[in-house]
Amino acid sequence: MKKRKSRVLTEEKKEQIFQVALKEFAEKGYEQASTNTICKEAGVAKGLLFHYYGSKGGLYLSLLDKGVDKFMQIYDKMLPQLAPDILKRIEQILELKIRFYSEDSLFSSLLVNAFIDIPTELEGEIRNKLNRMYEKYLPRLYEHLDYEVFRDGIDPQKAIEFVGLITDALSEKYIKAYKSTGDKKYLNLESIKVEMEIYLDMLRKGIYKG
Amino acid sequence: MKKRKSRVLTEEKKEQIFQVALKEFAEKGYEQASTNTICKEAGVAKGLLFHYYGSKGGLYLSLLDKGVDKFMQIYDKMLPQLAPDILKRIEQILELKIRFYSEDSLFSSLLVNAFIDIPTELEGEIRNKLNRMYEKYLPRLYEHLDYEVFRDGIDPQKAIEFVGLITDALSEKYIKAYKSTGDKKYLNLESIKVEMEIYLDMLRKGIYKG
Amino acid sequence: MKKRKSRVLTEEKKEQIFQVALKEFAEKGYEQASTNTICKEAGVAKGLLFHYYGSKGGLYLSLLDKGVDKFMQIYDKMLPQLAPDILKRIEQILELKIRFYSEDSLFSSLLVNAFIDIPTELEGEIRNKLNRMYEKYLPRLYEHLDYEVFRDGIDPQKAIEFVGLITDALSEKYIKAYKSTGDKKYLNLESIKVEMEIYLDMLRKGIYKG
Amino acid sequence: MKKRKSRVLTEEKKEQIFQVALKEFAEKGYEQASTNTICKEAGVAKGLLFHYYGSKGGLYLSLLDKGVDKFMQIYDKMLPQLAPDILKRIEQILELKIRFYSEDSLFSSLLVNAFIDIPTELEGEIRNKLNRMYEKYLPRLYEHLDYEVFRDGIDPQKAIEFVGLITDALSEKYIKAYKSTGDKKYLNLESIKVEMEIYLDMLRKGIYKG
DNA sequence: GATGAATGAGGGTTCATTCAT
DNA sequence: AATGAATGAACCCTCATTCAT
Repeated sequence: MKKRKSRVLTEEKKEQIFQVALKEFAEKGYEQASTNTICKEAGVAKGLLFHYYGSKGGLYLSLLDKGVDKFMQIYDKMLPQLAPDILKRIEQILELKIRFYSEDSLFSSLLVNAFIDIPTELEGEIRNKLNRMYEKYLPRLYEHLDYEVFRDGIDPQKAIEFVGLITDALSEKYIKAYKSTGDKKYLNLESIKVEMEIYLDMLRKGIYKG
Repeated sequence: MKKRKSRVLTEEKKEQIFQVALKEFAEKGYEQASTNTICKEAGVAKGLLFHYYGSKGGLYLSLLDKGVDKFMQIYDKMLPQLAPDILKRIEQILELKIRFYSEDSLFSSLLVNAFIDIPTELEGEIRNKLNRMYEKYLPRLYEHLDYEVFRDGIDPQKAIEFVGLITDALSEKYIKAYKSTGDKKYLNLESIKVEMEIYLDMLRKGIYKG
Repeated sequence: MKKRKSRVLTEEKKEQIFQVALKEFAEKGYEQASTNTICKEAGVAKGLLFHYYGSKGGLYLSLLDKGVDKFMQIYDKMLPQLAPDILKRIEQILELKIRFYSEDSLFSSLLVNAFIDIPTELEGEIRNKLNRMYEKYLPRLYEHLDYEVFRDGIDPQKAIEFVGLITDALSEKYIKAYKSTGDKKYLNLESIKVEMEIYLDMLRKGIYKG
Repeated sequence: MKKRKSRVLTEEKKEQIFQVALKEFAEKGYEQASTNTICKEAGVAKGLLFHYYGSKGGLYLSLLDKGVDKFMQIYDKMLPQLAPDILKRIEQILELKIRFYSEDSLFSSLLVNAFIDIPTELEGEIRNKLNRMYEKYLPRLYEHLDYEVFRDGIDPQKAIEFVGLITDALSEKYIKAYKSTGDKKYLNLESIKVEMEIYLDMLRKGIYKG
């Protein structure tokens, strides 16, 4: 009886640390985040964090794992719905990224930061984790496409890389705009898609005369 | 004679701090950089850094100023040569960015990081500096373009934004690739331009049939 | 048993910091006191002071609180014994001040200095603390006085202010004399009261009836 | 010609340091004052301060000397006008102190602080200086008094000490009030004298004949 | 499992002073 | 006379981590 109740409380505390840490790391980045602050805000003793997660780095990696899982879940759900048309699909992928950010902005920030501002001591492990994710994720995003639609002289592989590049750029543009202004309108899927549609239209038909 | 020599030594120390700091800030970012380390590596007493630059932030802003200058120099040299053709011009801009990075990678990193990882305390001043630069730089990069070339139904403004987006994305892609592998081939202008040419060609004519 | 012993040791360290800090602040004043010195003399790591008291200011305020308490205790003990005669009472108040200084000279110095040399950053909080003390303390020191004794034409309120002024001056005079010579004879209550008696006698004939 | 001009400039710079230092020391006290700040505000190189005054302490002692002189001047002017009546004279002395403070508030603050917050390293020299001043100043303030006015049973010496004490207390009270509120009304001689007159009236009937 | 006391290196910054010029 | 470069100790404070309980 006692044990059961204690277990639950125990799990709660671990989870509490986890949630607070997620916020802290996502907002401040790895180095700037403070285990001190995390413990204080989680209402938990300093020792407990290290008891559960071993070290600051361990805690960070745990968060990263969870973040990758979350992303994968969204991704897996979307995978079967992917359209064969490349330009249609690119919209879907953009939507995937924006949705991840708007639904789980903390985890999304965490993953983005993990790429940009890699803590030197954890560099190896982090790159490993993220690369494994991308190896699984990237190729499938661009498979089963309908190559028939491309004009003659277009290398489909290159075309795919190109649209991938554009998606990355656009999602990053909006996320940066949101981060630097704090204005949530930049996360509004509809307006983003409108802009994307304009761009894709140019790409579809070309921008030059004749 | 003696006086001259001493002056030189003096200037050397200030410059020494500057150079070491540039490396430190470019590699670690603002917060993670250590004035301690800088002084130690510059072979200089702790006080001297603050004698010259007032504070960590002051030193950082000095570096930023210099970086902006360097960028402007490259930019000013390229300005008169800009082609009226949008797609030609986009190549030139890409070249500008890559050249800046390969010639002055430390300053380039510094400027890029200054946007991404803005130290809260300096946010105002930094944004000011960089915005002033971009206000002067951005509009002129895209002026005097030949609008006649665009197909009917294409909004030239949007087209310009689009190619701007693509340039940013491509330059960032190569810089990231260089940073994470350390392989200088990613800074090779020719190979970059080859890829760019492929992309721009798709954009020029469109990727879809008829 | 072990647990008990450790707890005690723990409490001892906190108390040790407290005592050493009291001495340091009382002797040197807030700004001049050094947390470094305190830790060294208390035989304690630098971090521990901040673990317990948060900051130099926090430590100082803790000391102030304790000082106010100590003063209040002495004051509360004396309150019921206060004589209705104003000149008798003034002697008692003088005694109160001198006794506080001789029994707890460090705390007494601390409180006096807290008024004279207020550290700007803590000004608000300190004034608050001390004012709350004085609001409770001052009015009651001068209540329930026998106004019948005053001569015609004497404003009792002014008379009270006057004797208050004299008490302050006299207690300060002796404390200064002690501080600058280090001779404890200046804290001898009897000799102080003798001088006070002479002064009050002069005053008595001035403010009392016939 | 050149020499003359240079001399003047030279003296100007020394004086400039002096004036700025006076303000700095009077406002912040010895320890808290910064030679750095003084030089910066005086528009003078760091070396020059030390060239002229040897050390921070030397500069401080120079200021103190000048302050003592200033006080002496006021005092010497007033000396011949001192009234033989003790209570009349006490008003004059109070006026002396207040006038010094209102005319030369910086020097006045300097002298007051020099007593209260003596920098340990200079303790001996300062005490020496100030004591020499007081030895010359105090006895003459209370000489040639008319002892005939005192009631029988009043020790004139004690009476004089008493009124001296009261003067000190009252002037200190107003200066403190001014310092903590910044309200110049506390330096208004007339209102101070009004309060003093009330007090002295009480005292007069106590110590004077019939 | 959970606590929080304890550590000490390192953070950025200010300081009075010296000295070559 | 006048400069300001240069020093390095000291300042308050934060940090991730350990460990006895």
